[in-house]
Amino acid sequence: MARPGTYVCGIDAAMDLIGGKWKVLVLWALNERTCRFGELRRGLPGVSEKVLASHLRELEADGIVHRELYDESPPRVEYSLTPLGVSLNQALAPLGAWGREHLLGGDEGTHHEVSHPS
Amino acid sequence: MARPGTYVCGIDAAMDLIGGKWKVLVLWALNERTCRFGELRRGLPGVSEKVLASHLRELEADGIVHRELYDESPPRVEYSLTPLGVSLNQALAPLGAWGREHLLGGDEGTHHEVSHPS
DNA sequence: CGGTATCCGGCTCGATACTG
DNA sequence: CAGTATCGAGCCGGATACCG
Repeated sequence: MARPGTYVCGIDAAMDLIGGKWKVLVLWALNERTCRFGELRRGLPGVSEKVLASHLRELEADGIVHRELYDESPPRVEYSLTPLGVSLNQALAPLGAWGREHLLGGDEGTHHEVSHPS
Repeated sequence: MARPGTYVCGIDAAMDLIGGKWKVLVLWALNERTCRFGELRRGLPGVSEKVLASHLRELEADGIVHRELYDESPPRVEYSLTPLGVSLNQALAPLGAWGREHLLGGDEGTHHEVSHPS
């Protein structure tokens, strides 16, 4: 999470927000569409409920994701990116492209597109 | 470190390379100039020798930094970025800009410039 | 100077069980 | 369904001591 005043440059500040083991994957999933808790969980094989919940709470506290509670029965919660989250994803795009090109061999992940509203 | 085959997109692959607590700071320092071990250590307040050494070894194994050993007395080692490391730093630049803008308040870290060969 | 070896503490992460 | 509570394991990172 964000710890104002402890950073020496913007990069490590940003790294702190997305440093959780599953956070970039959450951002990645949410970039495509709004998701409910269970969808997110199923989309992230191996994550536990506790860790996913805590990551979501941190991302929410940092203003990256929006949590919409529908007080129905059965209860329903939907997670989506805030405008800040969208901009973060855009800032992450070059890093993702770099990773695909240099680490994944060039085209294994190309089905994913972050939104570029330029 | 890199673990081929375990990633779902380029971003988490890249995150794995730079996920160490001090790695982006090492990249940041090395982006400006070649450094010796001691310089790096002094430039990263709080890092221990062991952790810095292990980070450097991982970054070297991943092809991000180059280690040049001068077999003199006293022994001397110089670390620098490989071309891949330079390209990684460039891919990190937008994230750094995002962090400065949204997390540091806009201009606290502007004394640092990653190379933008545009 | 530039490391490596060893030990250890804390925090992150995960499994399970339980609640509204 | 969408969490919270509790417990425990493992890994990351730090201090110290030692070596070429």
